[in-house]
Amino acid sequence: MNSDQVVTRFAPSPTGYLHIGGARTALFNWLFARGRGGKFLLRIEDTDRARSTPEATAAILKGMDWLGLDHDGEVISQFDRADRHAEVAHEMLASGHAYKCFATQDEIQAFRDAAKAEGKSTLYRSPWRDAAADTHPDAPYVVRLKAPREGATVIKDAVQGDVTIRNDQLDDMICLRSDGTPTYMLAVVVDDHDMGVTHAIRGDDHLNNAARQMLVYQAMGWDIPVWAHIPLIHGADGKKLSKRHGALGVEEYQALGYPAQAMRNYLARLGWSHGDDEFFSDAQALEWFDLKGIGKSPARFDFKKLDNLSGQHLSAMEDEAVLAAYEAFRSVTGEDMLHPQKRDLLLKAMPVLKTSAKTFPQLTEKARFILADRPLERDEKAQGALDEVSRSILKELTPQLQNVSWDRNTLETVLNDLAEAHGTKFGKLAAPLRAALAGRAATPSVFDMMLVLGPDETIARLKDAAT
RNA sequence: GGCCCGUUCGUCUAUCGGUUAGGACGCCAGGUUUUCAACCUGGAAAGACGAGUUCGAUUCUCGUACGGGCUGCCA
Repeated sequence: MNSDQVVTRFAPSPTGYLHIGGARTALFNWLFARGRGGKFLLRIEDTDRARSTPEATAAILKGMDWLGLDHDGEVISQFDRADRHAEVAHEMLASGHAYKCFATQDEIQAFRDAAKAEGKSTLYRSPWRDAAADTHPDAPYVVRLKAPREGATVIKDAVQGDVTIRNDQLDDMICLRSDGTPTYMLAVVVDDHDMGVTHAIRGDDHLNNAARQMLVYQAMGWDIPVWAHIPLIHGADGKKLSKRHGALGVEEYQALGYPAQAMRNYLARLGWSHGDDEFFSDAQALEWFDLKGIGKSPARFDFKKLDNLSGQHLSAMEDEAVLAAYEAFRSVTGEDMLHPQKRDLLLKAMPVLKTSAKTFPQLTEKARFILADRPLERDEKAQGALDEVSRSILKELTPQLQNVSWDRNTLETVLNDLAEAHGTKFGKLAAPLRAALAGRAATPSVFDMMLVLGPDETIARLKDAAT
């Protein structure tokens, strides 16, 4: 095994869906590891039994899967490793780096309330820190880390630079709860160490915690991984991302009809940059991604830009790939499976469809002339285009199309000639043709539709509209 | 309250002391056109504020303001 190998991890807590901010954190870790031939691990931080649910774990896995963020090895449950965490806590107890604290939660709460009321620091100083063992009562206790009170702790962060926190700001964090279960603060350190994590890219809500976690590394004599604390994503109003901003879970973006590679591109670009590159492939992201390019300030989520990127990716994707992703989208949103025949037509029309749609719902709209069956339901605008005059022209057109060779040039000639015969331009004919072929006023090019539909279906639809 | 972090066009960002402060999305105008979209051309649009260091600050330092985070026997 190569000791230089990069190992990253994504460590969400299973209390809900995969949050969009979490997805970006996962993406950064994935890009960093995969781009360097390293490993990307997944650990579920489920030590809070009251809030963790298997449904949430499943939702996170699903979200990761959709985003294409594959992890190495088994999914690790932090809760399953509780014994190991306790073992480390007891080691620190034995080595004098930790101590038993018998203060009850009520006592501590009372202290905090009083401190707050007086406007004083709410940092709790346990009276048990230096208590002799023979004074210990026979009562439940928590294991606290004995943090230094002098000097300062410097967090070396790959994004934030050196962050110095005075030790008198640190409390003696709890490692083991009074019921013997480990806290996140301890577990995260033990797990990262045991899993061989070399780089931990995580939200900057953990930046302050890093100082206390560092003490555990020091107490155990372990190497500290490279930390990179990335700023959180904010909503469009600059406030913390919350439910009122709409889409929060990645599965919502899937349901909104964004292809996964567009999501990866957009998310990567949110808070990270590689010069002026905006639109890029996964291969390029993998090659370019580094910690240096990560910005320090929080970014806001912008759907307009996502839309644009999404459109560019759709255009650049292979026809089959777009179709496959589109089918997955349809199944997620509960739409019918595509009939093989319609699938073929969609594939045939894909070069046109994919370049004019930004999202899958838009693609559905553009593909309406394929998806809808005769007799077509027409909206008001389409119906309006089929006035008396137009219908008579369509009636005149049908026989002319009967035996022509079905290619673009011929069709253009026929329609242009017809328009000329009526002393008008083709543009005038286009509206009723759209209405006849798609039942809508906004559609792909008339010729594109005719070519995809073929002569029989085209003529049948024209006849439907003419009567 | 204490501590920590952040602040360049509306948004995402580039800039490693010297630039007409660049790009992208969006927006506006024009063009193309067979509707919508797409596409092409052009345009408006930014260094939070105040000091200091320097020949010279968006860039370095300090302060202020604003925003965010932490301050849990949550993660």
